[in-house]
Amino acid sequence: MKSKTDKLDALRHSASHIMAQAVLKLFPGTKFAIGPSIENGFYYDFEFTEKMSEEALSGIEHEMGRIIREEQEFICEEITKKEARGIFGGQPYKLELIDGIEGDKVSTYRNGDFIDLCKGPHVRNTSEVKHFKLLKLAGAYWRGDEKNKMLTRIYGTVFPSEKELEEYIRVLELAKERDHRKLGKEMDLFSIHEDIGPGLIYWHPRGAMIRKVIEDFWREEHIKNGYELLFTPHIAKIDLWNTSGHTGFYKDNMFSTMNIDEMEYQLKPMNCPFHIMIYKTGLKSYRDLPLRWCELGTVYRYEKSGVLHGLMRVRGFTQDDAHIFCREDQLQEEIIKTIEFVIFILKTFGFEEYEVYLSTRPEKCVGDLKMWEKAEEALKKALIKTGLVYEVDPGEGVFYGPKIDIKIKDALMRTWQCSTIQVDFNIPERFDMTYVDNDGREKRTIMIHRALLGSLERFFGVLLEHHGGRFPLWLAPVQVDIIPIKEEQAGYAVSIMNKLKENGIRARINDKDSKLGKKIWSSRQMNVPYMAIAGDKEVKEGRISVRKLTGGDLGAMEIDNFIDILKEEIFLKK
RNA sequence: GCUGGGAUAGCUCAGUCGGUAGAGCACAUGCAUGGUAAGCAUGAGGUCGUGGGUUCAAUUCCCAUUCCCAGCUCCA
Repeated sequence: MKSKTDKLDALRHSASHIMAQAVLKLFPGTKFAIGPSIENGFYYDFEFTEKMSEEALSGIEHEMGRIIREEQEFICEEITKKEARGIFGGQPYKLELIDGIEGDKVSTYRNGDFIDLCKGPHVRNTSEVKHFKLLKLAGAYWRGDEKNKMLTRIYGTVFPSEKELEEYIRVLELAKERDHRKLGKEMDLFSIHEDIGPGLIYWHPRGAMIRKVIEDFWREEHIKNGYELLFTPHIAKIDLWNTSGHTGFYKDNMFSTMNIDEMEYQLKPMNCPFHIMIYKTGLKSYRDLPLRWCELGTVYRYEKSGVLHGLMRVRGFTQDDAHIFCREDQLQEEIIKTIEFVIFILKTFGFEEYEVYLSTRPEKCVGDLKMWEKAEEALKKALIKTGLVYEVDPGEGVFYGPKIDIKIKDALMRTWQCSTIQVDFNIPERFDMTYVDNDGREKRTIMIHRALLGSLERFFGVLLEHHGGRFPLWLAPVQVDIIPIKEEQAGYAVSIMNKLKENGIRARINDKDSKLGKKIWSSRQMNVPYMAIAGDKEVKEGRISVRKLTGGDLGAMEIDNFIDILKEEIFLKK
């Protein structure tokens, strides 16, 4: 397994060299920076002397083809830094890289007339790079730092076989097809009004229905799992945010304050301080803990204009937030329970695969080191106990504590950050949160912040793309479209609809179009899971003809029989 | 925020090398009364993102601005 990915990496890395070689040939004077292999391909960053456009890509591809046909060998050479500086004299980015390398030798790879500073490995010969394609052009900062110069990045991909390349391009097209912004419009689920406020979501009736089903399920399961529900305001005086530390460490992400009665108020970017206020309304005994308080809390965060993206990255969103207040001896168990709860919820929504990350203390943070270590240790232990495979993401924690992030893998194997579990020793300190222990002394409360779905907006977007708009029956906003063939069956259609509604099924009559074929087509366009078709024959027999979006014609059946099928499928949440 | 591209009817898009614009779908009306993936006809719809400039004349050219898209950086 490992060697296979290494081989693919070498192939992609080699392709990036060939691309750089082609670019330098076609555009002399271009400075080249770095060109690694990445998850689905490779890129190379350049500083061009003139403006580049995507039209240039096919020319570069052509030149690459020529290099490949020349069957140039990749040759590794160890040279001294001094020699390297000579070779890359006109290449400032390479010189900077050489300076950053330890020791006084560097390795280079040469093929044909092209040489690059590179630790390899590569394939043996350019002819091995057969099935490649350049994909797009984009800006990228030198060394990924926004203070640095912006370079031009060319993305490409290469696979060992034509079949795999085609498959990858097919997945890219599929992803475009099921883009949640496209489906959201087509299925009339939500909208964003750029002129009225970018990054703010309007849920239409069908989208709102899905959200309602998600929320109902979420609340029910939380209550079952020992949580209690909260509702808190959307604004608070700035003092609260000074205490929590947000004005210091989260300022860039907050909307500006508003002045009310000479006082500064702040729109909330997080829910935690509000939950803490509730905690502090009374003395808590060690017997009260753990307290598990959850809220579908809407928060507003300022996001830079360029990062907004449909439902995935917005400025106003509802977190499925909860805070668990507990004693130190309860911490481990609570984290484990939370992890298990996350997995259960995600599985129910059809997500079976995850990537788990443990993010540790960032540079900008509050609290002392010991507390951070304690918190990181607690998360790590819990992960080990649950047996989940995880990776450490150093420095990626939140300013008040480390976290476990669970990223969902969707149907197209893309990952999405949704769930997060954060241990926090710091904010309880800042708010002086305590409980009275069994020895009568006050002890510091520990807090876990967690969101399972992350934000309802993002989760909905992921869910939409994961299912490609074909929601499982329990989530579908309209579960059954009733299609009368002629106007004479209108009354019968209404009676069927009422019967379904009485049984808690979301049914609608589709009689807008004139032809049966068109009605079926339009129901399919909206991804309605079931159609119940009624014509003369069905009315006479007191039945309906059932058609399934994913299963074709199921034939005629009694309405009660149909209801049983629907109820079973809804119950199973499949 | 940065780099590049873009903004034309409700949606998807075409177009005018400067003389105020068009298609398909959707919508409305009429015809058709249809049996399992798009019936036919007619009609209504746009100060061509916003503000300024050049010009006899700007949707088109120039500048600014807002927003969108692909990335970068950042993130639920």
